Amino acid sequence: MDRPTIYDVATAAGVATSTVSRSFSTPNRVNAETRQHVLAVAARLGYRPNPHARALLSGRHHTVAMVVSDITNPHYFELIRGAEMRAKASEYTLVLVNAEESPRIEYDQIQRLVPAVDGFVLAASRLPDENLTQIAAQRPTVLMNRQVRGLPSVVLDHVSGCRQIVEHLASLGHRHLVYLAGPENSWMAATRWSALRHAADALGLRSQRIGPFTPKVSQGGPAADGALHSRATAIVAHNDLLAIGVLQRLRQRSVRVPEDVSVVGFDDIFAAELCTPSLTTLGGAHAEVGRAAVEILLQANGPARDGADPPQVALPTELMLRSSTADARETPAT
Amino acid sequence: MDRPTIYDVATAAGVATSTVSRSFSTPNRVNAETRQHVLAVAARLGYRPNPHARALLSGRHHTVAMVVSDITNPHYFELIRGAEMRAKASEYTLVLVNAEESPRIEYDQIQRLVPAVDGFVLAASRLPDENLTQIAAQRPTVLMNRQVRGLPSVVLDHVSGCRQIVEHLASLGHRHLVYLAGPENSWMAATRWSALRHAADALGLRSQRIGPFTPKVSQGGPAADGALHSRATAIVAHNDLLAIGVLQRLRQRSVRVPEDVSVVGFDDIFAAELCTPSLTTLGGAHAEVGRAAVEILLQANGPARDGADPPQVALPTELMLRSSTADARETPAT
DNA sequence: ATCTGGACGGCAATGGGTTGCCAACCAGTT
DNA sequence: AACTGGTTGGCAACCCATTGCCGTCCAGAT
Repeated sequence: MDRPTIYDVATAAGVATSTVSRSFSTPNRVNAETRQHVLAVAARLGYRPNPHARALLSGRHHTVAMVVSDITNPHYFELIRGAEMRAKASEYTLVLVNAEESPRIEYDQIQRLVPAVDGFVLAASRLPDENLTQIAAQRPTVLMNRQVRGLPSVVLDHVSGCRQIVEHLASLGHRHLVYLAGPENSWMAATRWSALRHAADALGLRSQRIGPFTPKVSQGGPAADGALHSRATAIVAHNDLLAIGVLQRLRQRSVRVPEDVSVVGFDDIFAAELCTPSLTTLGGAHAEVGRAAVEILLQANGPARDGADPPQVALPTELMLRSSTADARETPAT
Repeated sequence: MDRPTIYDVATAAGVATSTVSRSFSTPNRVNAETRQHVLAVAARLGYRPNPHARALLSGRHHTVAMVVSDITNPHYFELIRGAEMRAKASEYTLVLVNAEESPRIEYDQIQRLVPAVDGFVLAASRLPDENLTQIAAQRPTVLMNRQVRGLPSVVLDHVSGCRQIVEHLASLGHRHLVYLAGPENSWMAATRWSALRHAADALGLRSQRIGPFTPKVSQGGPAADGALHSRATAIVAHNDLLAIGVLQRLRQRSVRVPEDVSVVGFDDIFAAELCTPSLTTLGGAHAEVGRAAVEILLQANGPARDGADPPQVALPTELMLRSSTADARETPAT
């Protein structure tokens, strides 16, 4: 007993296949009574449309692909979660792809999926702007935590967030901060540094950047050593993983946090409030970023919004004050 | 300029579409020279096969669906990671579905995907055995952290793992443990309790179970209170999230860990070694579970392994000794 | 010179829906 | 009674790759 097709339903209901098809996809092209009858028969037979057959001609797949630059990072889980839930709510299927921090893998995977999905949400893409624009020309594309002129995007507002961080540090008497930069081709890393620097300038703090570092716990060692060498009193790490690695290294070197130096992270991952000392970090509704990105994508598949600029959403951030930041020491640790 | 089809390639190469198709899928049905030529032309045109058209007739989709009972739990992300990587290695696409702990959602989503995927990997499925068997009859299915007679599965060996836990506790002088149970329909919860009880019996420890609890941090409050009420000296929580919640509640109630009670978790999530005190927990190569499950699934699509019993893999666990377990107190805390 | 069989390429049906176009029908106008 | 326009259902082409089957060709055997 094979899965029934539209033909089986049509025969059983005594109508043409087109009527069956329209009963599902174009309800108002068919008489209400006829439709009811068809749907009843379909339900009785246990009919379910074959998504491939549907996609082949119509081009609509009811599928979106989410590409993540590094699935290892727990921060992305929240994005994935938000995206998955939003997709499911509209009966869309979410395809998950890990780019392993490699632009080449990212690009190849996307090209492979182009004919199979309705659109892409790219989380912290490592691809250059031109590639993104080109991909967006093939399929609707929404960026997460990345902005490119002319493309829709959802980001957490890091400009405001970085200002919050610097104001917080300044209010504690810090005069010199060091930013432990993320990967070279990370838009986020560039944005954070630029925002930190401007905020620091505005408030008269000295700021410097070292790195880049791969944002993992394991990189915390060299990052912490570099930060101490800079003699800054406040360390702003590219993300929480790196910050946690820094905390571990500082403890190892008997540098006290927050007494000797303050440490700030980004992302507010689950572990940030559990580590010792608990980590001051810039949080935000990450799941909401995922949700919003898919939302925009689904709208892009709907009525054309010609001319209108693509939406560039910036969601608010909030600085989670915890125990890793405190008054600046007079003399920074060495 | 639309994406080129097999027809465009055929025309450009001066052959029939069937030759083009065979150049890709049945290399030895076509002359080597012809094939080279076709591939060259295809590459020049930037041809990529349309997966839907391919799936429609051949039935092979190069896609596997992974269904997760609760995407919120960081533990699953390791499974997802492993599964994603293994799928990508074989150029398979991974579809991710969250069942939100609801058997009904889980079942519906699976049925929706049946015609679109080559098989399922189900992580900690909450469905009853009959449903799983029925699904497996429709598409190859591999279970993760769940075992059902006659179905392939990959689990961490919790029988041995629970024995390790109990032996560890016994060696510290504990005589009474309490298990904070997970969800009612969780196979894992039943397995853990059964294994703990047997190991406890064998070593002459008293064991009891309370719950069920939803395994989240927020449930740690009631769980901890119940555990204290039991007057056991050792608490074994269904997973690390619950254990972390328990630690928080115990601190709030000024019960010292590990001096007054010992706490053990399961999963060894990232946060387990960062919380205070760091958590003794049963770890294992979770990503490997995901990897192995997809591996088995892909093999199932290959040569038929008739008669042979479906593989039931049990991967080793390891007890991560940290600071939340220590010698039992003479008199348990109240 | 004829036969045999393997290698190779092409024709056309196939899978399961979707949709443009046409025809039938009906009610309401004039 | 003839005409108009809107609603509804059916026919058949279409999407794109796969594959069963057949025909051609050529080398080697007899």
